[in-house]
Amino acid sequence: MKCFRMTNQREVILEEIAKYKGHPTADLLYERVRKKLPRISLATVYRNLEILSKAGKIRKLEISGRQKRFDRELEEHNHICCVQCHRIDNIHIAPEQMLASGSEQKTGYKIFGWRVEFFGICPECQEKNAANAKKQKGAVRLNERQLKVLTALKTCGKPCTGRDIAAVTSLEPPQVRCQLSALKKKGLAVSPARCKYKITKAGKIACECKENECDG
Amino acid sequence: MKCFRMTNQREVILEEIAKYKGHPTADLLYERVRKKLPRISLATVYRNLEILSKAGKIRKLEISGRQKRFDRELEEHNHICCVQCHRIDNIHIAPEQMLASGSEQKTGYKIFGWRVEFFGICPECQEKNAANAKKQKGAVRLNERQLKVLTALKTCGKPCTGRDIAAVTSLEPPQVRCQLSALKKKGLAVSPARCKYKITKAGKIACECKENECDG
DNA sequence: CTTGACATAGTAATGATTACTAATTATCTC
DNA sequence: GAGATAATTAGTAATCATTACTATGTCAAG
Repeated sequence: MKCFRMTNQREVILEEIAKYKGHPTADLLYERVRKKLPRISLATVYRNLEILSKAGKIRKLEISGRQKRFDRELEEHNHICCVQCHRIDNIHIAPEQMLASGSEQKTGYKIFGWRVEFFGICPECQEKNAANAKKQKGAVRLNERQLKVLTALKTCGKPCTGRDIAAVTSLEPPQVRCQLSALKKKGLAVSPARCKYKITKAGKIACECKENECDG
Repeated sequence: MKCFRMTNQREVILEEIAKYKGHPTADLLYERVRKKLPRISLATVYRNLEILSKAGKIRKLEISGRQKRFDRELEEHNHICCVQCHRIDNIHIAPEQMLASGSEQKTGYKIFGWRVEFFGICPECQEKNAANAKKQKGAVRLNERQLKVLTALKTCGKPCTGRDIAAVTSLEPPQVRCQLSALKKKGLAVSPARCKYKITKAGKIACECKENECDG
C-alpha cells in the first residue's frame, strides 16, 4: 500500500457500497457510480475496490460464483445465498447454532444446505515453516507498532515517508518516526533519502516470519 | 443432458480425475489427458467435465478461487484449503464437530478459520413459489421414476428414445418405456415419432414444480 | 513553481471458460 | 449392410470478469 488519497471517485464508491443493501459486484457499482461521475472508468472502480479492500475500508468476499462481490461490513460473518434468485445476504450466527432450526426463522430463508471451507496450513507447509524458523533463531523481537510500520513498509516496497506510513497504519506521525528509527537501528529499514524509509531484505524476512507465526 | 456416450476421451478424463489425489482444475487435467490423447482439445475437456458432472459421474466444486475444480468423490463433503500452498484437501467431519480441536489432528492442518455459505430460498422466492403452486392446484402426482424420466426429458429438450433416457437415469430401458407411456397419458410427454418422446409444456411445469418443493 | 508521487480515463491484454464450426464417429432404422 | 440421424470431436473464435498499461492529470511539499 502506498500513500492513500481519499479522492472523489473513492468517496463515491464507498458511498455506493454503503448505500447498497447487499453485496454489489464491480460492474453493478460501476453502473451506480457512473450516475454521479459519468466519466469514471470501469478500471478505476476495479482498482479502487482492490485498494479500498486492502486498506481495510471494505471487504472483498471470497464466495462462489464468477464475479467478486464487495461488502461494507468489516466484521467476520458468513453468507446465505438464494439458489433461485442468487441474491446474497449476511448471516450472523455462531457456528454452534448452524444446525439449530432457529436460524431459519431469523433470516426467513428455507435452508437446504451449506458448504464449509476451512483455512489453515497443511502439514507440509507447517514443516517448511518450522525449518525456516529454526534457521534464523535469535530472530528479531518487534513490538506491535514496529510490526505495523514494517508491514506497511513491506507492502509499499518503495521508499516512503513517516507520514505515508501514518496514513495507512492508524498511528500518529511522531509514533511512526520513532519506530522507523528503531527499525533502522535493527537493520530492518534504511533511509535512502532524508525522511524516506525503505524496508531491507532482513526487514522483509522478519516481517514474513511474524506473519507465519500464527499462534494466536 | 442428451444421449450419453462413454467415449474414449471421457474414459481417460474420468481415469485421470480418479488417479489424481486432489482436486484438479480443467487445465491441469488437460495437461495430463494430453499425454494419453495428444490430439484432445481443451474445449473437449471442459465440455466433458461439464457433462460428466451433470451426469453425476464427478462433482464440480464451487469453491473460492479463479478456477473451477473437479472431484471424483460424489458424496457430500467439505474442503480445507492451505493458505500457503493453496492445495485443497477433503475434510469429512460433521458440522457439529467443526469446532472440536480433534479435527485438526485428523487432517494435520493447523486451522485458522472457516467460511460457511448457506444455500436456500429467500423469503421473496418462497412467496413467489407459493403463489405459483396455488395457481396449479390439483397438480399431477409423479412417482420417483416418473420424475427421473421427466427430468431427463426436460434437460434433453429434443425428442429422445427410451434407451437415451435409460442411459442417463440409471434405470433399465423397460422401466423407462413403462414410465414414458404413463407420462404420455398424463399429457406430460408426447411421441412425435415412433419410439421418440419429448416433454410437453405441462411436463416442464410439473418438473419445475417438483424441483421447488424441496421439503426433504 | 518545480518536482515527483499518486490517480485517473481509456484501452489493451489476460486467463478461464463457453460457443461455434465443420468434420468425424457411433447408433438406429429399414 | 446402407443411409439417416444424432452425438462427439478438434480447432478456433468469442465472451466475461479482471488486470495491466499508457499517457495525462492532480496534488502537496520543498
